[in-house]
Amino acid sequence: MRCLKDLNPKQLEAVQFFDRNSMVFAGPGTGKTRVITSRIAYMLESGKLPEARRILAITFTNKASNEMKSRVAAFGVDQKRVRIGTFHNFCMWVLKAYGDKINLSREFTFISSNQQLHLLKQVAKDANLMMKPNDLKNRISDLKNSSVDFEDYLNKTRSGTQEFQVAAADYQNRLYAHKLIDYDDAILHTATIFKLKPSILELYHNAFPYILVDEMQDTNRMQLELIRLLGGNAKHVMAVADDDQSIYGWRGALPTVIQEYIDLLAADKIILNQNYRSPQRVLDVANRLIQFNDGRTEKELVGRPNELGDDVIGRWFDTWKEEAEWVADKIVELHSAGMEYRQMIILYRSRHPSLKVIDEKLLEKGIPFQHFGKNFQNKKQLLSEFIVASMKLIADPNNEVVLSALIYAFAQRFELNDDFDLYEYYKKDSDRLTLDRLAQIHVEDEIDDAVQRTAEFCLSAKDLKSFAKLYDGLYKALNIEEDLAKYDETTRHEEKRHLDLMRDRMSKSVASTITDMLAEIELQDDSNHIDQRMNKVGVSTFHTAKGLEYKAVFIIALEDHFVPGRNGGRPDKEQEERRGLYVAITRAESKLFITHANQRTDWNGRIEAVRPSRFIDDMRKREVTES
DNA sequence: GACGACAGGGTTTTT
DNA sequence: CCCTGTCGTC
Repeated sequence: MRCLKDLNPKQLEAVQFFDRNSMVFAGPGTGKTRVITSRIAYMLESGKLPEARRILAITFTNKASNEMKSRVAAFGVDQKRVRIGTFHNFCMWVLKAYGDKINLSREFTFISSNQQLHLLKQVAKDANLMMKPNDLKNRISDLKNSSVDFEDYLNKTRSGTQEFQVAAADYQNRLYAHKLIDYDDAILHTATIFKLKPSILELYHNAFPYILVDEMQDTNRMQLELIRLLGGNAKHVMAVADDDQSIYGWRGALPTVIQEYIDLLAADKIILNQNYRSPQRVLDVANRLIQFNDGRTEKELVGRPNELGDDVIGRWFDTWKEEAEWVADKIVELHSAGMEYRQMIILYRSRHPSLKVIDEKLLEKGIPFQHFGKNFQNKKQLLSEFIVASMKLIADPNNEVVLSALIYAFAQRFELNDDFDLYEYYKKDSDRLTLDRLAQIHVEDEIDDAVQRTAEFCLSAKDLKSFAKLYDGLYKALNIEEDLAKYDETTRHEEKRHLDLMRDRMSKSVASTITDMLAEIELQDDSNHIDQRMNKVGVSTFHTAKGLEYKAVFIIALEDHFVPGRNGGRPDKEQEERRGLYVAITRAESKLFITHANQRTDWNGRIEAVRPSRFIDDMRKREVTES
């Protein structure tokens, strides 16, 4: 069969395993996406999938979901017979269909993180809770992520103070009253429906007899419960995971979830350790490092035969400046030898002031580079947020939470003092603030003007049929162009790209209502998408580089309190830190460079003596050439 | 309650 | 450095 061609024995086993639920342990570069797509193709070609049934493939990130979609398409698979999506995308779909069973409005949309913070601020204030909005948000999210359904979550909130319980309940009530859900609710509500209404779950069992889960190590307890429910008794769930690449423990994705999956679903283990990405010398370093972790599933990575590769180079410097200088020189050297800038990446554990020197040296040597992740401005997405919030108001003009979030966004945009309550200011002595009222305010300044014009547009836009026209209208009414002009070049470019992408998605959406379209759009945020067309050296954290691969990888600042990070000294955290470094190492397709310095500047710019990372000893063997 | 002086502490990020 | 939070003073 065509779809089984070129698979190694272990991959073949994974593709054709149907006796029980399974957990495929896929080390880095072992072709896990290949296995998933081949399995999908195999189920269709072999007729294993009954007519009129579909395969459900769930990923955690949009990036992984898009990747899987295009790989499956490249295989020539009939797209109609497989549903590929993120956890949230799948749950949204279920909730749009059956949310009414738990009294969730069909009209729900997702609360944005700005809106959420704003709401939590109010909620905390009303409950007399002395907690920062962000802490409250994380606390609620942690509790949800470790819960198996909504009742379980409510029970867990009882561990908090009286004030916390009040705030948490109030938060949930206000979301409910304003047809909003947060990201965690999407999963929790779905699991709750499946538990309360077994007949609905049954429909999904029928529709999707086979289930695939990607990157299970990034999954938390709440998501595991959803998978367990969807799997039912069919024993046809296959999850793919790498416990050694589990680096998101702080948001509930602990390696223990993998073991829980195996226990709960009585899953068989299949191990993929044939690596197709890195030379053996790189793999040796990775293997040696990771074996110091406890409780892992052993999967010593084996490279392609006869591809020992170059020595892994370890270089230790006196100062952070020499380190950066050396890295930059090496990049120049590789580039003159024909390696493209885009094939190289510099990796570090966390942002730290002393890493500025990397930028300086790269600039000095005329090397184009690109930072990955959100290290630019936090203003990002503020502009698109206006558009989304305004559209929600067009669809639901009486939604006060959305309205207050929009006003709050205006306050942010015009950099008003945090103490000044713009919402109260507009509300004045009336009971509640409405769009009508805002449309009639007496215009005294720039802010009034912007708010008034937006309100006016929202009220008049009901008849606009096309999403793109709505977008264009808001773009004008909100004066987006003017705001863009205020930004510096990089931010403007980023914002514009984000806005254009949003417009594009809106115009392509086949949703029948604004709210449905928005729910879709809000799940497709790829503002941190890396533009590979730009031929630039990457500069990234270990985390952001996960899943990517580069010809040359530079791992810098390998010092204690850096790798492992400041809190990583604790034994439990140390293992996750080690996995982070393992992820970094296994990005290398050809050359790997590891560096540290003896001196680095601290937050005050003062020179500080630093110690080499304890992990260097773990990796050290003849493969690391020292000097 | 408003303001300035001081101390303390700063990860990783998706949906 | 830069953003918090706290404490003292007016």
